[in-house]
Amino acid sequence: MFVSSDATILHADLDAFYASVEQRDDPRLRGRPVIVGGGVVLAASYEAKARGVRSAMGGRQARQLCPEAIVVPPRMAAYTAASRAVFEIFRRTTPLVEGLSIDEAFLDVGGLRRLVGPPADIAARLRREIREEIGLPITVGVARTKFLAKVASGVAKPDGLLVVAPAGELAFLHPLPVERLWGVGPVTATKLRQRRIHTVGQVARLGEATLVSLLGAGAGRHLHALAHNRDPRPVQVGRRRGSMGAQHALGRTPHSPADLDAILAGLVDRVTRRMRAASRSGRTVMLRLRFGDYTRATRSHTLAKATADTTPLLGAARALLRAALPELDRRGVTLIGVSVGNLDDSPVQLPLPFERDPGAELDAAVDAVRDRFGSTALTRAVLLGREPGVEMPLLPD
DNA sequence: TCTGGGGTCCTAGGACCC
DNA sequence: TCTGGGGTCCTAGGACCC
Repeated sequence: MFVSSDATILHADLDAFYASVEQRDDPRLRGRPVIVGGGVVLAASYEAKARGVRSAMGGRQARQLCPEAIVVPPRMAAYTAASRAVFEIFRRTTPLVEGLSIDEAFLDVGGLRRLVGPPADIAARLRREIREEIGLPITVGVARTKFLAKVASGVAKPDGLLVVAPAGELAFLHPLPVERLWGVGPVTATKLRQRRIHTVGQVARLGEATLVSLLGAGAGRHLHALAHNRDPRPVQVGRRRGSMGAQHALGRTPHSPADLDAILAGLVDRVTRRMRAASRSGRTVMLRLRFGDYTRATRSHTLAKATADTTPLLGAARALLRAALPELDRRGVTLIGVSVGNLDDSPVQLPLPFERDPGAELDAAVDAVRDRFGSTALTRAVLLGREPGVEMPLLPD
């Protein structure tokens, strides 16, 4: 695979994305600490981050750290629209765009030097256009490899631009803490720290064999390569996801098997709806569980044939759930999730499920959830997830 | 730190096939 | 008859990312 000898890969990463959209759309929020999400922090503005608020933090703790923060509910539709607009500017800049998530992407601008200019100029213009046209701050890292471009944007945040010239790669990389390496999370960082390894440079000097014995073959070789800035992966256009899922946290209150079944049905319906909208079908149903002690487990089943039809996928999910019920009974369940993997790309033609009358099963499902949650509106929210404006799903018999 | 909702990739054992 | 080597698929778990 061709790898440019020049720094031509951009990693573009929107800053505090959800919170920035909220500040853009409501002038009263600008310059103030903003937290998106209630029970748990989905995103925090930089004013809130300065006070120690982090995403995935519990809402109560966040409010203790920053009592004057303004907490706003998430508006996923607004974030999706903003993301689409930003990605249009990405693709206007270069056709070689690889999206990583709703708010970040790699761009390869290696072929544009003669036509448009050097990568640093392209990155600066990209930032300016997104600021002017979409109204959002974005940080861009520029380097010779994907990995280093991502590290560069992480270092340059927020609202920054950082170009790592090929001659200065290791001088930039080696003083950084190991946590900056892509793939080093809490577990790996702890293992390294126990060996008094704190910087990327120390990892680089360790030798591959030592890293492999410490972290296993895959992670060891991966880390060794990254510490020497070896990353041959090209920017890939049109990558499609390999699985689609939905999950629902339950809290600590006990749930009857009927409750769980109703929630499961809602989750499967949501996932298959999205699969049909994306023309994807899948073969492997995975049931994801979290227990009372917050340990996790998965159970999966693979069908003979890929489908996006609710009936067979829900049937498989139900069988997995039934088999797990005794364990859930013993340990308690705090989260239930379903995902469908082994997705293939074949277009899906299915009769619309909306034409059917609501069956007795749906009524039973609604009743079970309503008993638990009280209001019909909340029941709909539970069964539908959080997608607003979606009609009540009609579940198969 | 008492914890959402979406994903990716890797490892490893067992079944099964040639 | 007591035993090779290699490959793929399925299942489950774990670490990590945003």
